[in-house]
Amino acid sequence: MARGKVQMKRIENTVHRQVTFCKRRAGLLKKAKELSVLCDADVGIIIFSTKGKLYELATKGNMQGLIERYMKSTRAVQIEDTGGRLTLESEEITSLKEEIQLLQKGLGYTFGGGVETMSLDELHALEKHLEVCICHIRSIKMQIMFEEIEVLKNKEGILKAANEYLHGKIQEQNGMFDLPSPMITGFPYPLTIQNEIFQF
Amino acid sequence: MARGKVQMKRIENTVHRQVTFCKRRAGLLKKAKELSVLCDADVGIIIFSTKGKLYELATKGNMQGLIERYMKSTRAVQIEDTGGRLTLESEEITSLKEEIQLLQKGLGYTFGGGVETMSLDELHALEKHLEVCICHIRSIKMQIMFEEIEVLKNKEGILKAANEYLHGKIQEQNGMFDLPSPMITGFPYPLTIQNEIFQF
DNA sequence: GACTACTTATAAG
DNA sequence: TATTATAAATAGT
Repeated sequence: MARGKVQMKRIENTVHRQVTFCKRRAGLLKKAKELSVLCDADVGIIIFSTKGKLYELATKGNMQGLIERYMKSTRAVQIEDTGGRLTLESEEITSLKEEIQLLQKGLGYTFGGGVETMSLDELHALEKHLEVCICHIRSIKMQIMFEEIEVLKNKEGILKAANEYLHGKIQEQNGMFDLPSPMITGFPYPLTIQNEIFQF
Repeated sequence: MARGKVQMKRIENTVHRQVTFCKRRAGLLKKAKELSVLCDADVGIIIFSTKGKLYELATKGNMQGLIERYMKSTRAVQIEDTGGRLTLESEEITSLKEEIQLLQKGLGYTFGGGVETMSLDELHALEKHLEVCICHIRSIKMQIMFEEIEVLKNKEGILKAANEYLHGKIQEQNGMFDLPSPMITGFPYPLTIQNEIFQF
């Protein structure tokens, strides 16, 4: 910020980097204190240097309290996001990953250029694109689930038929005690159906 | 810092304080990012506004990870009560949410060219709202379909059991032709199971 | 650390 | 919001 614009990338010279780290760290902490005082905000900063040394600031109370408050706040937001219904976290992860995939696809595929330079029209197009992506993924998922339902319905039908057949056979055989009838040997149908059933 | 030196005390005018909070908050986060990039540091910032609204930044990875690192570094008591897996998952969730925030920010940023009647905030809020709606609807649909699958799976199990029972009975009765055995009358089980089946 | 010459942040309009 | 005059931060010394 002085005597030459600085490139926003890692400073390779170690000494230079360390000096800048000291200066800017001090500046950052000062700014944080000012923000806290001027605007009555609770600010916490945690800094780990390249070597892993810790620097911290908590403008009100201690860092532990701030972190606890943060945890509570974050959890509250999570619960709010799911509309009050507690969802399994793994479900939430899947959902979030999908969302990211969609956004990244939309950002990467449709517009190679930076998002910063996008016009309203371009953003509009991107929005449409995202919608299409959502629909696509959703339809694929739906299709998979419909297929599973179909398979299960088929299974149900086959089992019901087998059940009916077997039931009939029992009644038939039961009747043989009263009215002797031609000998029935082998039970091809049930076995056939059984095979069908167990192939699933 | 401009047009008059600022007194380092709480700004009493609410509007003025809020404006300053927004500006300085943005400035602080920018500075933090710069520090992180230039000096290869890991920086985390947590800000609670007067009203308790949370603003956060974690320059590398996620806040959860940074907090855990902080805990370790300060040799504070590790929070174990959430269990290993759950902790991992909530870490992942936080990370993913941050990613989404970034992507959404990318989408939202260049909307500044005061177009139409809606402001950026309004559009952003609308976007969030629509997303929440979509998620909500999707989860409800999924839940219904999962339930249907469960019901069908149950049906399958019951039918299979009935089938097996009937098959056993047939073989039993079939055996009676070779080895006369006590009379079997009534077939309570199949009927009972049938009733169960048809209640669906 | 202290010293500038610059850039950056931002208070006020 | 966008602008602008000015205070602050800071890169190089």
